[in-house]
Amino acid sequence: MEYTVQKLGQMAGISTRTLRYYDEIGILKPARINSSGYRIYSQEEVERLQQILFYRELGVSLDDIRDILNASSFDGLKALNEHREKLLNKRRQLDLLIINVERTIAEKEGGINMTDSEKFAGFKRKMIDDNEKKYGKEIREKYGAEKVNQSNQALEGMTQQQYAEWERLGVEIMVTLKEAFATNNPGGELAQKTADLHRQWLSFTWDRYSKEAHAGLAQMYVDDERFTAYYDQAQPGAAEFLRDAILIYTGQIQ
Amino acid sequence: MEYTVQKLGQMAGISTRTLRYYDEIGILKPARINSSGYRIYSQEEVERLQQILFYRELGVSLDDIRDILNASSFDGLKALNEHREKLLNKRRQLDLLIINVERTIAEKEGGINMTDSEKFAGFKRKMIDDNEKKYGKEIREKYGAEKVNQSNQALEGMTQQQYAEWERLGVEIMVTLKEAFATNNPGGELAQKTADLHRQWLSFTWDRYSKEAHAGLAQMYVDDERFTAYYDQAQPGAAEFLRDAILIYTGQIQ
DNA sequence: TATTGACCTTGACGCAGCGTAAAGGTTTAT
DNA sequence: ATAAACCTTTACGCTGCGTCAAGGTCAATA
Repeated sequence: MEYTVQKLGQMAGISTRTLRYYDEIGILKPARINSSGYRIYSQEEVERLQQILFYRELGVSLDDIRDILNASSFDGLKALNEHREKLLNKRRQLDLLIINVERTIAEKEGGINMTDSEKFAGFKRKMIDDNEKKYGKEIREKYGAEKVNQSNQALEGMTQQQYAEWERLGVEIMVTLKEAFATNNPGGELAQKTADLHRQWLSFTWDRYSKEAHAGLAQMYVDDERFTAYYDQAQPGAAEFLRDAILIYTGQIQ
Repeated sequence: MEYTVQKLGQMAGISTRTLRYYDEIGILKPARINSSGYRIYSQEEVERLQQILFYRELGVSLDDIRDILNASSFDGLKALNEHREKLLNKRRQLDLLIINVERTIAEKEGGINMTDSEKFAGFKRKMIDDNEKKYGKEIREKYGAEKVNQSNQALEGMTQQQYAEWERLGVEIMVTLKEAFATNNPGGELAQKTADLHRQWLSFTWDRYSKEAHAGLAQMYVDDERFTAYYDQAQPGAAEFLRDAILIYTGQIQ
């Protein structure tokens, strides 16, 4: 079976311009040129094109694709698995972006609330009060009143931007936690990244970070069912998983 | 507090070139120009820059960012929603790709079965026979024996790769059709994408594409209940919807 | 005071990966 | 014969800057 530019383009879902460009940069040359100067592709080129498009989807540059395809001795399966990993990463990124955009939309739709600094301050205060009601007493008992006050003060002192960033981090933790949980390996890369995000998140309200306090908080996430419930939103068992990840992260266990 | 390009750039973690570019395209103009022609930024611009970088992180184009920041919050909302749509599209694409990669991996891992060309050939032949039994007579009457033979020959000539791709496209059409149907707008973006996928799918077996033949086939999908039943798998009424989308796509109706 | 060296300016070219004409030739169906 | 669908090359345009080039300005130092 032989194909002209358009046929091949239609099959592959790309423009003829793209095919001409690929010819031009030498990444996909037609099998032959017919007497009228038309580009004629055959089976071999179809398969090469499929490979090209496959890598292109992954965001690999055409230059790199050429290298990959020319370095003929590549183990197909291994390469495929690596690509799958990359794709999953990309999707994680995308999910984060979508969540952020949706949150921004929600904020805007919420009206002037979020951009009105007074109302914003009010919103923060409400959150602090809620926190106080929910966890205040026990946390004060466990961590001392000073630390809690510090946290609340930090919240109050945040600009809207900082607050948004803080909240965004919280969402990112949930998303990453969910993915990390699926790996079932609290010492793994994703889980450790989650723990690191969690540290970042804490740093917004903690005056000073210490591994011990971090580990202690993680344990509390498991001991206190309200915290457990919060993190188990990601997946049942996620709070425990997060604790383990943090214990490893802080070097409490190896 | 006032800042020159370099100071502001350092604060925000961007290059001075970027700041000059933002000035050039009018997305972030300095508060004033001093007597030597230096750009001087003040607090207001710092905040605007933070906003810009925030949206940029989300992957919004600078043009759209300008709209978001300049226009009333309503227009900004619209832009954000559009951006969200784009992201969702991207994710749909990604998901399809991941499925494909996983299928490819599974096939490769599944061993020789799927790559056994004889079995594959037998499978294709069976499909052609089935097609023949199901639709052969009437299609021959309507479209002429030649076209049908051509189609069958094309099928026979496909490599396993092509066939897999062809099948994949078929699945993608069903998925997209279902989504498009929900919009209830055959002229909409998703429906038109479905029609385009359908064109791609046809191109695998059609020697030559023409809008008229495409439109004719679409009409047949509605006229022939066996085809209708097939596409109505997606949703009852989907065949009709697909016909309308294709009629618009081919310019038969506007 | 003259000279560095770190700033600042505008202008212009380059990059990837094509889209989109423009201006023309070819093939096929009717 | 004509139209419609194809094909060709050439060439400019788009984003979001990076990267010279060719200068002017400012503060510190020799």
